[in-house]
Order: sequence, then C-alpha cells, then structure tokens
Amino acid sequence: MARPKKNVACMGDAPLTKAECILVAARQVFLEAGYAAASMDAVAARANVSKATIYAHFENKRSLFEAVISGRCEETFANIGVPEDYTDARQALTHLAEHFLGLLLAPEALAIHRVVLGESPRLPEVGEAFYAAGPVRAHRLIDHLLMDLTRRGLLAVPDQEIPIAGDLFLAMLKCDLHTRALLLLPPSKYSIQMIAKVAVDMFLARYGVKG
Amino acid sequence: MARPKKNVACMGDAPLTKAECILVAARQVFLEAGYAAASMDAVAARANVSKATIYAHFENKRSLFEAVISGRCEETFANIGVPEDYTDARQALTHLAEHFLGLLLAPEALAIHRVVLGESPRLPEVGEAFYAAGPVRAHRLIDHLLMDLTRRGLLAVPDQEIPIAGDLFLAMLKCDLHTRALLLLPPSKYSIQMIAKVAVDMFLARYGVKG
DNA sequence: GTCTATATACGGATAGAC
DNA sequence: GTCTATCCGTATATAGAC
Repeated sequence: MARPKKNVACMGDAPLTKAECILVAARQVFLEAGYAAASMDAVAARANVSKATIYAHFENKRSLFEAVISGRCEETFANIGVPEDYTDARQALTHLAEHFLGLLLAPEALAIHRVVLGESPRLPEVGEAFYAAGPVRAHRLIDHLLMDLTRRGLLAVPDQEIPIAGDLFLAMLKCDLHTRALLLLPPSKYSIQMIAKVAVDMFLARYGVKG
Repeated sequence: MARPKKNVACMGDAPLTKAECILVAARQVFLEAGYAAASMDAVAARANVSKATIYAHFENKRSLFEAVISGRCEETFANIGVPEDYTDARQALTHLAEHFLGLLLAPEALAIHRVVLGESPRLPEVGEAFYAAGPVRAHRLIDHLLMDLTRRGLLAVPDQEIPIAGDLFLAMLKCDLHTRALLLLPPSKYSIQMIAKVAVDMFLARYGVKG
C-alpha cells in the first residue's frame, strides 16, 4: 500500500503518510545537526510520532539517514535543466552557468553537501548516491551541451577533450563563492552573474570559434 | 613553561609534552570519526593519558577540537610555496598548479576539509580559521603571481580582474578530482598533470600574451 | 598535574499493551 | 502500526586522592 494513513499534524496541500512525515522531520534534523549529533528523539518529536513508530518504518538510524539523503539528492538536483536551441555559445554557456550556480548555492543543497562530505568516510554509499545524483548528472549535461554546440559549429572542443573541458568549466563556476557559502561565511563581492561572465569568457577564449 | 614534562609513550625524535600528545591523539580521533562521534575516552586512550588529564589542559571537547583544527590548518597549508624567477608564464602557472593540487589531495588535508565543512554550521570559528589558513593564503599567492607575471610582461591580466582570474584558476584545478577525493571515490582517469595542463591552456588562452 | 572512580545525562533500540 | 515505558551502553565532565 502506497499511502496507508494520513497524519493530521503533517497535512498540507498533499497529505503525508507517517513515513513521509518521518522523512521530512529527519531531513530537517539531520541537515541541521549533522548525522552523529542528530537524535532519534529529536526526529520523533519533530514528526509528532513516537520513536517506536520510526523503528517500525526504518531499520535504524543509519538507514533512515540514507533514505533521507538519497531521496533529497534526487529532488534537489533533478532540476538541472538543459538549454535548448541556442544559436550562440556564449548565451548557452551563460544560461547553464547561472542556473547551475543557483542550484549549488541553495541553502538546502549546501546543507546536503556539508553533511554528505562530513560523513562520507563512515557512509560511503551515501557519498556515492550524492555523487551520482549531483556531479554525474551535471557532467552529463555539460558534456552534452559542449558536444551539441561543437557539432553545430558554434564551439570548437576536440571530442576527446569534452569531458575534461566540461569538468573545468563547472569547476570554475564554484570558485570561492561556493567555498564561502559552504563555510557559511559572508558572500564575497562577486555575484553569480559576474562569475559566470568571466568563466564563459575564459572558456570561449580557449574553445570558442573565431567570429 | 613551554615544555613542562615529557611523556615516554609519545617520545619520538622530538619529545612531546602531555598537551602535545593529547593534541596529536585528538587530531587522529577527530579526523577519523568526525567531531560529534569522537569521544574523549578515545582521545585519552590514544594519548595514553586519563580523561581528567585532558580536561586539565583543555576546557572541554569543543575547545580541544578548535585547538586541533586551527593548529592543523596552519601546518597543512603552510607549505604552499611561491614559484620564483620564472621567465615563462606557462611554467610558473603549471608549477603552482601541480603543487597546489598535491597539497589539496593529501589525505590529511582532505580529512580536515571534510570535518570542517561538516561542522561549520555549529562551529563557525573553525570554519573561519580554515578559510584563513587555506583559501585566503592560496588566493594571496596566485594573486601575487599573476600580478608579478603581468608586470613583467609575461601575462596580460587586467589589474581589476586579477582576484577573480586567480580565483577561477584555482577553482579549475580542483574540478572533479577534488570532489571524488573528498567523497573517497576511486580517482578519475585524469592525473594532476593532465588537469594542470588543460587548466593552464585555458587560462593562457584568455590571459596569455601573444607569442 | 595526573590518576581512579563516579555523577549525571542522553542516545539507540526494544518490549509489550492496544 | 502506534503508543508508553524502559533497558543498557556510552558520553561529557568532575570529585577527590596522591
């Protein structure tokens, strides 16, 4: 059964099952406190259920955490969009850059990033799920775009070089902006638009077609 | 007094005080287990002292952790070297790139990175110390190099653009290599040398002087 | 300063009623 | 499936002897 019961305390526009309430509460607690410092009591309290109910739905703390993180990775990074039908490489790259950076700097994406990195030595499967849902997807996207632009004569990236060129392009976007955001330091003076522009300039200087 | 007592169990080439033994042990425990999951018992056991001794030297777990991390950030990132007297921009940038990447991928640097990011929401001072010891230092270095190369006519980075150009250059170097290393995934097919070469190519395409 | 022993609390997980 | 109540290990931190 997919939705066995409703829980009044968790009802919004779409009523949630108990298991869903627990997942929502667990997500908040884990992302705020980190895995080790999060307690099942805190999750139970925030979900308005008893601890025993949590253990009826999830085997233990670890598997609850894994369910939260892999589910949330998917949702958070599902929205990476593909630019379509651009006639200009600069426009396409800039669009992807700004979109990508916006996703990366969203508070919840940052929180997931922190907790996954922090726990990856103890929970390698969580690290793998994160990597598959985020970086792998992003790299597929940029590779596809670079290949398409090159095929249409708007860009000149050698076939063999596409993966590494795409990798460096995405890496440039993160830069100090991402580091500072992860550390919760006040943002630097450079905006997303500014970073995207300078990164695209550098990329096109190397791989652009002479116009 | 700087070195009040020696501890036989910790003696190596340079004898360590009890406080130093505790710091060494704490570093290992914190970097392996993470802050929350690390226990003062484990630190005491590894340092061959009693828990009470730890509390005689450090106020509590948190301040012990802060002492470990800020001290270790300094040591780990102190070795960022400045290339000197290069007559070729490519050579200077490649040298810095490979050196920088080597430091970043050292297992202990990665472990510090993980635990600092994971705990930064609860311990902002630790995040700040890390940022000052690592990224700030690296950016000062690359900025200085770019300025010098430009002044000597070997590079053409506009003055105002130096900080952001340096930022993007360092960011390129990390790329997927760093992400995978942080997540403890098997390394990708691209070597440090390969990444450095392609990054320098891209940087020079934009900011190199016509030769 | 350093130890042993302990106070005190909390966390993960379960028993058993309903 | 859900609850209340509880077991039991472990964690931070301290007391008090030496």
